[in-house]
Amino acid sequence: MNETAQRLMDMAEAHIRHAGYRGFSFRDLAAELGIRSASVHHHFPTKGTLVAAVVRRYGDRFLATVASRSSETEDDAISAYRSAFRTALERDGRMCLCGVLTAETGVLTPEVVEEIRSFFRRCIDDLTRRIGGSEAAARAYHVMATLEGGMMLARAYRDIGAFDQATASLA
Amino acid sequence: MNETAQRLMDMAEAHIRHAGYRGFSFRDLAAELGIRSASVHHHFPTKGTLVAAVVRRYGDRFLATVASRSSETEDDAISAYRSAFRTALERDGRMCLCGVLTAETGVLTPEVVEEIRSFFRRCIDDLTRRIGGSEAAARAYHVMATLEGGMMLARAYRDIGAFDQATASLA
DNA sequence: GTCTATAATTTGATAGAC
DNA sequence: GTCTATCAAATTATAGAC
Repeated sequence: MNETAQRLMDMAEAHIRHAGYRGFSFRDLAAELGIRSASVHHHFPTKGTLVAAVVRRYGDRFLATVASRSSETEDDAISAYRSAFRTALERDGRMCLCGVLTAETGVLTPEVVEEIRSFFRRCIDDLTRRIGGSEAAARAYHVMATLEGGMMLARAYRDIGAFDQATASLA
Repeated sequence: MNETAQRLMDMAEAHIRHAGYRGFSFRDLAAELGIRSASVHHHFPTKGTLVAAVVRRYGDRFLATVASRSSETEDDAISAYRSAFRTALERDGRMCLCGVLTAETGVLTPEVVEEIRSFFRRCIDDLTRRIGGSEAAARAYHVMATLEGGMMLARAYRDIGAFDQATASLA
């Protein structure tokens, strides 16, 4: 995976989080990079291949971030998830990449759909393990749902205060 | 607003909840109804006009449903919201129309964006009023976020059990 | 209210030269 | 790895006849 491919993935991720899967074309990416759309196809044969790779990388990075920012205790884990999502929201009003893509499930390729499911499963499994106890799974689902919905509300209101209010009771 | 316009709105809503704002074209709607796309433009001049009307009607119907299914008490209101969303999820795996559209904010017309914001505001204001007390607003944001995120998880997992787990602690 | 016809643009993807 | 050139299809929208 060379630098051009990395840049293409960066741009694709930004576009998706702004306007969804169909919020950009290969020509858009090519123009931003100063090349032609046929060259983009050299790095990623299809749009589905590109987006699946973007989702996988997003999940790897996200889980590494929350792991580095928290110990193994429950409150730390929830706070780490909350602040990781809040940072992107604060910086450019973006919600979770996978939250955005889930809305377009009906037109995504099977490989992209599977990568999205994998992201949520990895997060909820990680949270469940860290929370522990008999209600751990239900709490993990609750935390993840509230964070995703909180980002959605903040975006609709154009106000990060909506995220803060929605998630204040979590940790 | 005649019957053809109503049907066009029904079809548009179903398409959006399946694949987003760009998940259908005027030609798709026309073909389903056995007419031509130019005739769809007679009822709704632009796609933005159509979708704004669909969102407005969705909000009116949703608020009427939760009002009819609950008294003025707090637990009743939260349960009514929860079961109203759960019904559509159970029937055809669809999440909230406005939750879907929020993901595509970047390509929506201003009138559609404003209708979406209006939907969330109406819901949260209604919940806040019914919950009452000093923490009412924060609780209303929390409930709405958890329900929206719960629908998102259920869709990603293709399992309504995810919604149930995420929202079990609400009411 | 519906039609035919069409404009103007964009899209994902491919073939093959350099 | 990047290019030119191109394809086949789809999109939103409009003009004007019936």
